[in-house]
Amino acid sequence: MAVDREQVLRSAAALLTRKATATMDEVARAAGISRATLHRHFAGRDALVRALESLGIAECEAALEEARTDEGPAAEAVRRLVRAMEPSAALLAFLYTENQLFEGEEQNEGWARIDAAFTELFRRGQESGEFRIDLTPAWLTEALYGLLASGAWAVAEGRVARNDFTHMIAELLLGGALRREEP
Amino acid sequence: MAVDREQVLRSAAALLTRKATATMDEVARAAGISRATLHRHFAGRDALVRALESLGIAECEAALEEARTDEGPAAEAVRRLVRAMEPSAALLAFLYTENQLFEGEEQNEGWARIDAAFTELFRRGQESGEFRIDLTPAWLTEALYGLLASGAWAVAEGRVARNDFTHMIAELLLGGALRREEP
DNA sequence: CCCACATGAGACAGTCTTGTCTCATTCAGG
DNA sequence: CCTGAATGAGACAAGACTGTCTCATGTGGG
Repeated sequence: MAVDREQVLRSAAALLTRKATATMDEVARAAGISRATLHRHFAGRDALVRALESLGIAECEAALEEARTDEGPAAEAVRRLVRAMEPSAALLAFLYTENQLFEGEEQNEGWARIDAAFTELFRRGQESGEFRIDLTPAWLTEALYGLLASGAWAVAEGRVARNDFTHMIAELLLGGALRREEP
Repeated sequence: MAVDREQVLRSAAALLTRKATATMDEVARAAGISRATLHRHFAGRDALVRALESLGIAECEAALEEARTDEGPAAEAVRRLVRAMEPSAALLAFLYTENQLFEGEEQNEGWARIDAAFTELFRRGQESGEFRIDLTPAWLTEALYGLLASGAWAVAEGRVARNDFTHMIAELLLGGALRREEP
């Protein structure tokens, strides 16, 4: 009887990732509930997107926690981080493009904390000598978001195998396309 | 008097990149013309997007031509390609996300040719031993689109300097974040 | 100078989406 | 079994956007 708010958000995220302009009615159907019930739980489309944003922020923070990005070699930390974020990639892909629409409005402060943590990880890698210094931490953070989104879409459309997701993203971000010289 | 169709498409691309849901009225105002005139030149929103898609395809093909991707080392070809695509990055960023909406509809065949050329470039790099083989050409192609879009947004929001655009994208795609051992 | 043509401004109906409301139904717990 | 709360279905008005139309303007070419 009682609607599972979490499950509604999950299916909404899955749908909106595929079709960002889906109507409230489509979101409701995707969640297997009526539009009226959807409105009872989320005051409107804005509230729904805000709730998805909160969910995304919470998952990112959980991933940061789980990956322990301040421990060990930065490269390994990045790999752990990508692996921890994989389940959230589709949601982040939606939020990443949705954020482009928030023209003037200030964005949720949660993102600032997450961006700071990402940036700090890349900065730490540069300081330790692991990472090159000609690519700014801000750009590496941006690229991580972009690659996660690209990866989520590529998987959704069958262009990349789901099992390769973590490897493709982490290794491209870390090592790039060029072949390494054998040591 | 006569409206410059090209200039209208340019300003539409610039606006839609920032705000993908802009109305026909906003697009018209951004181009400095009335909504009626915009409708006289593009039958509707669909036609406008199609025209933008054609423009994007034409620019990609021009960039491929200019970069001569079948000549010289693959890595250098990728650098030339990114440099040639830089002016189109914002438009591509819009089309990249817009394509996510074309659920069922078949996509323009032009993209297939462009994807094929990109993929062939990465495949050539793998064959020559320049590129690693654990990242598939399809994923590298996807990542190139994603990084171009991320770069365009990062520049638009001031998180990356416009002058660094080409370097940031090409070098991340090729070399990744890890520092190379000195030879 | 004059005319044809492109444009701007605005009106208009049609459609889609939203947000709210009502009412009947169903389900769980007492 | 009974009651209350949550849900589904549907109606409804309001608003936004679209696509089309008309009419006045003014501008460039003949």
